[in-house]
Amino acid sequence: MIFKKQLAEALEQSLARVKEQGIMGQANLPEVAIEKPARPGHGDYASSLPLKLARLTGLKPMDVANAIVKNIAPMKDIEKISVAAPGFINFTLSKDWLTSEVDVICKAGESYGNIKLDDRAVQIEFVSGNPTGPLHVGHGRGAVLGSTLAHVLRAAGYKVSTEYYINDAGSQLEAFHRSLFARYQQALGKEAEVPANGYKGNYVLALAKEIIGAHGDKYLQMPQEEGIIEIGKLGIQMEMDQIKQDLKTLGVNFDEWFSEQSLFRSGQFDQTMQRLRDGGFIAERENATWFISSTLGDDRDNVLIRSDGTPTYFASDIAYHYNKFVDRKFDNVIDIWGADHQGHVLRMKVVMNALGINPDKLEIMICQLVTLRRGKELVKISKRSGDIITLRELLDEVGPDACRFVFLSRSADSQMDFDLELAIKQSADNPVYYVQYAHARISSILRNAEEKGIDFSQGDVSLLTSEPELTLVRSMARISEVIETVAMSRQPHHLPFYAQDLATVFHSFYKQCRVVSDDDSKSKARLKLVQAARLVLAKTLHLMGMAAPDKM
RNA sequence: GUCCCUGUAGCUCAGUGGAUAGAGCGGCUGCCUUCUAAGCAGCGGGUCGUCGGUUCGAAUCCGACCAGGGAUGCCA
Repeated sequence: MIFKKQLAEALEQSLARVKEQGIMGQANLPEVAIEKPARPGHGDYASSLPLKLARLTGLKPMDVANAIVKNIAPMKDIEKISVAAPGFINFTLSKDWLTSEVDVICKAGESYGNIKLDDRAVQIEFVSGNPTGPLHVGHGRGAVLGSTLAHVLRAAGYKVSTEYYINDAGSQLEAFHRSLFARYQQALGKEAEVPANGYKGNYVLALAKEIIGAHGDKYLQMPQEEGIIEIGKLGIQMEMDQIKQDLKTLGVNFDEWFSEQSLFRSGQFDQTMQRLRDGGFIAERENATWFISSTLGDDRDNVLIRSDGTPTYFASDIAYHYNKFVDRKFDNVIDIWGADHQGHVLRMKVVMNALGINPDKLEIMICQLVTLRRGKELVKISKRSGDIITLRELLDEVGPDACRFVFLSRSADSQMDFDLELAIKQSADNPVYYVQYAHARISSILRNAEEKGIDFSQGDVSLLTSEPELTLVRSMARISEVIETVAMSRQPHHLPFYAQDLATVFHSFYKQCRVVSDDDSKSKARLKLVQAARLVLAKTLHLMGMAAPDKM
C-alpha cells in the first residue's frame, strides 16, 4: 500500500474539476507532491499544492485549498480531508484501515512492507579490500552500507547480486610477497629488510610466524624467487580467509568473489584494451600506454600500461566493469568506495562513455572516511604505516550489531568520528539495544500468552481504538515508505532512524496498554497487534543485518 | 591552485523548498504489587558556519567567503 500516488491522483482530478468550473484560470499543474506532516495533529499525509497554485493563479491559498477539497472524491481509506492555514490539505487515514492493517501484517509476515519499485538486475560491489592485510574500520563501514542496501533493494523488487573484487594481481601483491618473505627470514633469525615500498605492519610478522608454525623453514629451502612467490601465495590465501571470516562475523555475505587475475587469464583484459584502442582512445607515449581521457571531459590522461609493461589498477578496473556490463549484463552497477578513491570516479565515468556504456548505469557511492579515536587520541588507519585498528578489533570490542547500527546511523557522505572508548562505555545505552529490547519485550509477552494457552488467531482488530494502539499501527505501516526512500535514494541511514521510532512507539504503547489482561477479547486483539509489531521490528532489524533477539 | 564531502543543541548526528527545526547520549524531575526499568513521562538546551540573493515561504536552492576532512601517482 502506498497512498501517496492515489492521493496525488485524487488531487489532480479534483483540480481538473475546479478548473472546469472556471474558478481558476488555465494555470499549469505543478507537480503534486504528497508529504508527511511533521505533527500528528495534521493527519497522515499532506499536500502544499494550494500554496503552489496560489502563486500561479493569484488566488488566495486558502480559497484554492477549499475549492480543491470541496471537489475531491471521497476515498475509502481516508477518514478526513481538511484544510489548514496557510494552505495545506491534510489527509487522515481511517481507523478501519489502520486496524485491518494489523491482520494484513500478521498474514504477510516478514514480507510485509516489500514493494515492487523496480525489477532490474543490479550489482552492488563493495569492500573489495586488498588481500594484503586485514580489513580496517573503513571497510567495515562500506560492508555495512553495501549489505544493507542489498537487503533493501531486494525488498524493493530488484534482482540484486553482491560482489567482492579481489585485487589478486598488480604491484601491491609483489610488495606484499617481498614484505612477508623478509619478515619470514627475520623470524627465522636471518638478516633481511622489509622493502621501502613494502608493508611494515606487525601483522605481517605475525603472519610469518604463523607460517613458520605450520611449515617451518620450507620457503627458505627453495630458490629465493620461488620462495617469495610461494609464501606470498600462501600469505594472500590466509589473509583472504581472515577477511572472509571478519565479514561473516559482521553479518556480510557476498554472492560472488571476483578475482582480478581471472580478467587476465580469460583474455577479457586484452579484449577491453583492444576495444578502447579501436575506439581511438589510446595513445602510446613516454613508453607507456595512455587512456586519452582529457578529450572526454577528464582533466588529464591516465596510464593504462606502465612503461615497465605492467597494467595499472585503473586498466583492470576498466576490464572489470566491461565484464559487469557487457558480459554479465547488469542493468545497474553500484560501487561503494571510500573517499580515498574519489580521484577514480570521474575517469571511470568517462571510460564508460568510451566503451559505449551509459555512465548513469554506473553509480558510485563514495563513503567518507572513518576517523578513529580512543578518547582524545587519534588512531591512524593506514595499512602500510603499521599501526592499524582492524575491523576485527572493532568487532571484538563493540560487537557486530552495535557496530552495524552505528555505521548505518550516519549518511555515507558525512565523515564519522568513531570513538572506541565511548562506543564501549555507552554500549549498554546504545540505541541498538533499545530497538532490540522492544523485540525481546514483545517476545516475552507472546511467551506469556502461550504459557496461558491463549489462542489469539481470531482476535478482533477492530477493538484496537486507543491512541497508543493506532500510533503503533501507523508506525508499522510506514515501513514500505522507508524501504522506498532507502531504495530510491540509496541511503540506508533512514533505516536506523525508523527502527528507533518504531521502538519508541512500541515502548510507549507497552507502558500504557496491558496486553494480556482479564479482558479476553481485548487481550486477543492486542496480542495480534504486538505480534504484528514484532514482525515489523524483526524485518527492520534484519534489513539492517542485525539480530532480533527473543530475550535480553 | 582545482575538484569532492562536511559545518544544525554541550557531544554524535537526522532533517535538503513548506506548518512550532528533531533524535540519541550527557544534565535535571518524577515513575517498578501487574506481560523484561536495556523501559516510561517530563524539564532544560539552537545567530541551522558567515554575508548576500531567489521565493508567498530557505537549515534546505543560487553566489561569495570562512573552517574541517579527502582527492589531485606510471599507488590502490
